[in-house]
Amino acid sequence: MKSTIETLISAALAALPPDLLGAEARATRPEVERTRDASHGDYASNVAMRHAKAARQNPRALAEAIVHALPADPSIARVEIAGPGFINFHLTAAAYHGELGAIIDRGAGYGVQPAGSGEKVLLEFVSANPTGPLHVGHGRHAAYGAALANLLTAAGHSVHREYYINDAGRQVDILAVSVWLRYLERLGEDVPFPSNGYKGEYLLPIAASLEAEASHKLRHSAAAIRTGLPPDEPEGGDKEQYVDAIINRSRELLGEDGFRRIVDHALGGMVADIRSDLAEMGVTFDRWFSERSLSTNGAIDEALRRLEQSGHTYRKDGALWFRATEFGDDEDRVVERENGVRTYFASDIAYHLDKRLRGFDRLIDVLGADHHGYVARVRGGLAAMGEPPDSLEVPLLQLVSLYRGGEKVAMGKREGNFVTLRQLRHEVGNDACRFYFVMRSHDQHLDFDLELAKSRTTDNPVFYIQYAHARVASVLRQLSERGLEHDVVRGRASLEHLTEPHERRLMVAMTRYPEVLALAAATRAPHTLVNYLRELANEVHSAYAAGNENAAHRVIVDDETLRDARLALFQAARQVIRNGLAILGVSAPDTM
RNA sequence: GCGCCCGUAGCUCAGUUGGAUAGAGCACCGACCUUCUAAGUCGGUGGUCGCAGGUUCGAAUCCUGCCGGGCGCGCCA
Repeated sequence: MKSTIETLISAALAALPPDLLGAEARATRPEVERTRDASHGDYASNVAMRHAKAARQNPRALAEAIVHALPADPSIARVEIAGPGFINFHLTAAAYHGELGAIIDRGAGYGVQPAGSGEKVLLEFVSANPTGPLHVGHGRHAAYGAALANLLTAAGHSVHREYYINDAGRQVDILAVSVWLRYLERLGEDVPFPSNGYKGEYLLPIAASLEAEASHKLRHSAAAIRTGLPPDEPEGGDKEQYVDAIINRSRELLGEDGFRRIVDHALGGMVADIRSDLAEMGVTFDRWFSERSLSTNGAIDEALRRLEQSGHTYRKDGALWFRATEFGDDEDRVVERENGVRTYFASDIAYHLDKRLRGFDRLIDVLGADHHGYVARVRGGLAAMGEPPDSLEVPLLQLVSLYRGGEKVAMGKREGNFVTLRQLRHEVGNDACRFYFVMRSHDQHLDFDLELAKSRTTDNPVFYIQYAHARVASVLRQLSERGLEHDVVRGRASLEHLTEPHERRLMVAMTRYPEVLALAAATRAPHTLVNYLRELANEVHSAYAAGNENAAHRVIVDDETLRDARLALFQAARQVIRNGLAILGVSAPDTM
């Protein structure tokens, strides 16, 4: 509907004499938006005000000329000039009826742009370290990323979802040692657990499966492990030195192959846990990308080669530095240490180069707000390697706080009472989880109230929207219980019977859906869709409740044509709610 | 100190990339059940859009400077 207006205005602009309007003004796409106030019609455009200055015209006079040049169209009832020079379009009822028909025809595809009409997008999200279970904060990333992927797909982009597994570096060695020590514990070997190890119970089943798989083959005596180790922190030593010493000892005793076997087992266990956690939440990925693979397949070599060739590196103190300051970073960054080991940053730029080389136009990394410092750096890396830095886009998600009925839930790994994503999902359910995590703008700190998320009242927006869907389903059940049927063809042919103001408002609300979808995708803002669905649900409830005030306004009335028309209206509304909830990853139940 | 984000009703937040008289939900006051699910609907009270300048036909929105809050500034990952 919006594009119809845009086309009409463009045609009008093209028809104006050149001395009245320059070529530039003709070429720009006219801005058209829904009106806030119904008295201003359905759509409004500010083109006249936009171009008044360049055209040396009074905005209202220019608007006059534009309106005069507008081609006739059956969807336009009348056009008015208002205020400082707005052009207001009042649509005909037929225009809405046509759109309502489109909703019924296209069903789940309503509002969706043709696949492949947009960009090739690589969307990376969650990418939590595989050293512990996902917690509540990761839940926001999962819900946001999954909803954004759906939004972008609906907007016609081709979206590839990726999880970057940090399976390289010291943390992985610590993970492996932690699992090994739990394994040895099971076999009765008494080795004190490093204070810097991963102490969580989630490693116990992984240690158990290691025992089941390897039996005693990876066993070494406690004495052999402990002999000659420096003191751990509780004994007055340094916990970092201690854990490094025990990693080295493990390598000596197990050999590189044995140690690698434990690393792989531990990582495999953790990644499997994370993957199933996300899958239960309805969040899946097209690829789980291994950081380690970047060093084994030469991707890092290639990235560093590009940096050096383009002259953006130098040697200092034996290390290889990237001139990040040339690309707006605060300081230069080391990419290869004196000992030849590449830094995490080197993997990062290699990973992003790899994404580009795989042919993606747009790289979107969903990151926590605490990673913002990293954005300029990676962009700089891309630029230095000859890739467009703007191809990388990074929505930064703010923190999540949990509340239980107004009381803030203390969270912190130190207190040992941090809430896992699994616990949260089991307590409030997947629907509330998915919904609440995307309810607020991503750059807004999120307060997640557990009690509210569980409540089955109108304060709870997820129930409010689902209830609107269920109510329509209930009407359809009533219909068949009364032995009646919905004649779809007659309904579609009788839409002109929908003359009540609340029916009109409902049609207006549901036909906004494609515009909201496009906006939400373009601004990477699923919460826009959430707010819209709440408004649409309100119109559904309102139209439904009109039947309580006055039985003549019910859907199921004796007049068959009117009944079928109203059934078409409510069916369409239900379809749009269902489509919107699907994007968010929330179910649309028929009964509640 | 530098960088990023935020500041809108008593509370939690929207605000269609600069539009017309700034909106929801909660809370508070009131109206509507012989009901297609009242798990709902409708109305009312409530604002110096942090402050001060600037840009222009027009600013909550863009720019500058302050004030307040959050986060980040490793040859860790």
